[in-house]
Amino acid sequence: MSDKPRERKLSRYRDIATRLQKEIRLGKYPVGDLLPTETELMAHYSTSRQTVREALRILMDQGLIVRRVGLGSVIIATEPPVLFTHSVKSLSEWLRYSNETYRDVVRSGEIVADRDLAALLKCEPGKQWFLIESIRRVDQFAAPLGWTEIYVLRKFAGVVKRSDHGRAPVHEQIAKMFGQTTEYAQMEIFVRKMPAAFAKALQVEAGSPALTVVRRYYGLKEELFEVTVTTHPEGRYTYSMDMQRSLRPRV
Amino acid sequence: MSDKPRERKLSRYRDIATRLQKEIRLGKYPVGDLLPTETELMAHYSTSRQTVREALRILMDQGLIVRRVGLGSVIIATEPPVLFTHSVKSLSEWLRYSNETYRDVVRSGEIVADRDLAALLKCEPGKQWFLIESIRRVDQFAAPLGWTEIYVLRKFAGVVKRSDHGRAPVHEQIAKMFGQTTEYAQMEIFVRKMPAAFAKALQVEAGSPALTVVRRYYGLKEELFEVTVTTHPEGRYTYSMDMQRSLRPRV
DNA sequence: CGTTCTTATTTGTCCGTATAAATGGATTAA
DNA sequence: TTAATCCATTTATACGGACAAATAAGAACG
Repeated sequence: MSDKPRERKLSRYRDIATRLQKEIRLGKYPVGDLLPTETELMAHYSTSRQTVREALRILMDQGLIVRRVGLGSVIIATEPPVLFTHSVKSLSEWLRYSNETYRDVVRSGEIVADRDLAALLKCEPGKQWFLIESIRRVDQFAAPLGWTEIYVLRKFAGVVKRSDHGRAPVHEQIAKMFGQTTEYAQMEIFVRKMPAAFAKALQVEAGSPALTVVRRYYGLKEELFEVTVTTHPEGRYTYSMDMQRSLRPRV
Repeated sequence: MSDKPRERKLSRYRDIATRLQKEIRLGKYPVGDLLPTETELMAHYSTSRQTVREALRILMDQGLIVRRVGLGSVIIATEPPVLFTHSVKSLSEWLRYSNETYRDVVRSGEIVADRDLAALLKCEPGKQWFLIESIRRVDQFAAPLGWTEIYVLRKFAGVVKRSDHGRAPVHEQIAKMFGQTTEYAQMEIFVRKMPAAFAKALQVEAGSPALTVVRRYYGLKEELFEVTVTTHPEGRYTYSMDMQRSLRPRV
């Protein structure tokens, strides 16, 4: 019969949430103030506590209030904060290599961080690392994409023996083998002259423009457990990132 | 007296949520299957529906299930999808310049995108832009940080007349003057040889390593309305970004 | 004046119940 | 066979009540 006009009848708690949002936006409750208590809202809207709490949960999800036992609902913002978010499902997505690339291990072994290396890795000098050096390629004929130095804690040196070693990101391999999870990560991108040590392998001249990307992986208790340094010749790598405007980043 | 041993007694619904998470992770309920109904869980855990629903809300928030009326709780993942998020409150934070820097406008005027420029900006050739060229500095004595080309739609050319022109990001000025909001943004970073056109102004040699950052700002309907291209000599700029592991991105 | 204790307030957790709305499958009708 | 209808199931919404835990403010104490 009818074309389902979508009456869009709001549920009671959504309605209350909307009204409260409006009041907050219009300044009735400034930041730092308290919203009326659940009991007061129950009386004001002639509704049950359940309904009021559902409404307040919405405001909480939007980041407008925080609720604390014994205190009340504190206004922390008058507008849902607009964020630009860049989120990835894994850090390997973050590293925008396609799955077509792989690493050819050149050599590996232990190394002690001297002054310069410590500065690059942001670790204390004298720290002992296990270093894996490899060349990142699309295929064995094309010019390599870049030179990769992977520094991992010595206790994780076993990752080089994994069958998927050259394919999967090392921090994921460490997670699988040792249960070490990445809680925090940091990236730096800068330009420098191509170091002579990599120039020949990358088929460019030493001193030519090079893009260097440093990624630091931290576990629990902010323990730095892996650092990768990749160096790309001109024209072989572009870092790109998209950001979306969003009120609430979602999975 | 006691050192507050933090008994950490889990609330009933959190306990149930944890148990269900474990069962899901161990494969008792594969992706696509249904979790037991609320009624079944009430019976199984000898608890109320309220408590069961609170537990299921947690799983929902973690992205493990979706719940649908008349159907049930569908498993959509066996592990909480781990996200790494990088969120900023504004795009000017994204551009990691300190507030101490400013732009010195060198010249501005209209320009039509030729083939090369269109490729760089990712717009159609022949598109008309208003170009503002400037030098980014910390102070007038130190070597400049970089060269900035700002391409805006011709209708936004008026931004150069703003009093805060050299200080605030242009896309923010456009937002204030014209109400154009940024819904989506994109960034690319690559290395190239320093173009001769900027070399002298930046006090480096043409052909020396240069870091180029292209930022594209899109409004509603995916309309590209501003592109900035900044070119930095070696050692004067490092792009850095932090990412947090988070189940649910928060403000 | 400062400290400890008490108390009222407020949200967190949990229980019971009822009705509405959406879904999928079975049933019926064309 | 196909389309429409009915129905049991399931979650969404909403009501009622109770006690626990955290907080702030006042009271009592030194």
